[in-house]
Amino acid sequence: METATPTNFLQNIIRQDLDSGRVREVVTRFPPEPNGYLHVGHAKSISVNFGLAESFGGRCNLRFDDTNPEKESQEYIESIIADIEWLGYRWDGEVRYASSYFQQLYDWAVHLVKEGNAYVDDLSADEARALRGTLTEPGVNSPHRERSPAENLDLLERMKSGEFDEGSRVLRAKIDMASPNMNMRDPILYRIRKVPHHQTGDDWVIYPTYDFAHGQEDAIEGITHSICTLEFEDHRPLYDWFIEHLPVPHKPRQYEFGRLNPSYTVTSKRKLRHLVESGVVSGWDDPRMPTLSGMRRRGYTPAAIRRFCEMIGTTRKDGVVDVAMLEFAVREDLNENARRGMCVLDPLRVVLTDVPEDHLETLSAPGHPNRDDLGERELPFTRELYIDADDFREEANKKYKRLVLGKRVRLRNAYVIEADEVVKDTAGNIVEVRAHVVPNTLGENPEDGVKPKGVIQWVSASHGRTAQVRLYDRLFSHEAPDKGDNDYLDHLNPESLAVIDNAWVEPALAAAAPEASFQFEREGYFVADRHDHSPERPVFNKTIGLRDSWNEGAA
RNA sequence: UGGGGUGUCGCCAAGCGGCAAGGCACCGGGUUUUGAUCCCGGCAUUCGCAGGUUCGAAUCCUGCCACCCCAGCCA
Repeated sequence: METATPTNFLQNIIRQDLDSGRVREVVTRFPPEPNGYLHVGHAKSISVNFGLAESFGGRCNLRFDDTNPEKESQEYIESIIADIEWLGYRWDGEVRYASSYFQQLYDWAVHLVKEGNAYVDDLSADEARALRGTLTEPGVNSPHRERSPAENLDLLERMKSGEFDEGSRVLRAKIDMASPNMNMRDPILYRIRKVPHHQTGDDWVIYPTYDFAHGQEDAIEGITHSICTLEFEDHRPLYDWFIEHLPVPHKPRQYEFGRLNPSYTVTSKRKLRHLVESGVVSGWDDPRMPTLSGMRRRGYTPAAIRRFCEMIGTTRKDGVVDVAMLEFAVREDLNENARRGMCVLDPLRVVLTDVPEDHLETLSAPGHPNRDDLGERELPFTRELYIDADDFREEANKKYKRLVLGKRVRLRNAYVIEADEVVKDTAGNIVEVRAHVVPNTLGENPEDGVKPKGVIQWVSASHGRTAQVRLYDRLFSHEAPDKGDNDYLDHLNPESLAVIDNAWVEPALAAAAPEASFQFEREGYFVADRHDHSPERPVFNKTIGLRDSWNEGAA
């Protein structure tokens, strides 16, 4: 029997709306402001909005909420579009812009003015703040609150025509300065900003605020369920007030869900920007960043991110989600779909003394242990090989299942070998292991019955390729780097990046396409860097390690 | 000290008056040419706390407590 997929509160609401006939179809929207790069938190919102539309056979729009030209740019628009496409979602129709509704929004502002529901205020920002009251004290009416509709209309038109300076006047809704909800204390609808807009150029010098724009944008587009995060909950009465007082073509409703806060990271735009600008990371797409472009470069897959968003559910509760869940989703997808390969991160030379100098044997290994469709790869087997320095010890207890002097180990996809001798430099460091091949052990156990205890990866010293491997770890060493009194910069993990320039990989890996993911057996999942990798100079980023139940301390 | 929210296992999360799903993490055991995967088993007598209603409550009522959001001409 199938495990019943639990429904979340939004699905329940939509189901009811559909059943009751309140709406005929579901129309949602993902409305980013183009003022930064998308991060894992946006992935949740994208998943919720696109996912809901998809599961109910509806539509989801992509709309840039570009009402504040000062912070926005075309660069962000492009990165956001690329990220959403990468995640695999497809929006309905063309990309939309709040800015293309500016005239309609202005007409509606005029409507409010004519109805006596909005007025032009001459107060400065400081003066307005002083009269707004506090959380516990009511505000005081502006002295300009009772201007006539005619006077307000005249003033509004002059604001629009550019007659007034920035900050000298605003248009406000006439609601209630004593409301316990701060958003209802005569909120600002328009402010003067004499800066060019990335979409409308110099057409406008007044711009609508989020509150005056968002609900009406939803109304214009026929959005049925306008889904946002919890901090907008207090704005809903205002959202509804505009819909009530304006001749809008449609009445959308707003619903809120709890933001996603993964552990061991920060998602505030300001903090992410600081990490980039201060050089803590290499850019917005640094593999340690929680941005979609960062996760992409890290090797996280769209499927894994989508799966993660489904796993954590959608509720009205704010909480911290253990990144281990994201990492699980990544491993789950990669384990299933990534080809296998062998990579030696810390090379230790092994000379097989019974193999001739010019011996070259081409072994074959499966691309994936249980997926024939992923093909095979060729492994050159030669007299000199590299194994990982961690996989050899002169002596060890029985828990150590790798190569030990005088003992045997299986070379993955190849023969069993037995270590005979250790070569050290003058400082006493092990520089080479001399061993011999146990006969007839390709795909077979040793005929003498002495089975190797473990299996290790290896690469031909003469036919393998060197590669740069970047080992990434969590950027922060604290579960909640910016919670409470924490200064997130105090919790940066100093070991979040280690670069290995002389790793050895099997030849097939050098030919990998950029962004191809692999499991380097016994090491973890790695991705060919989308920018720096080339067959001539292989570069791999560590996506995530394998789950590891080996307790090193015990050995 | 105003208003709006949220409190179910370490984390996420079902549950909507009939006697606590599931996932992550963790801990055992089995299989294994990856100490991976896979498989099997364990993991809340209890649902923020205290009362009350009821044959019966995590689910209803009352009162507390904790945490989050709101005083941008940001979104």
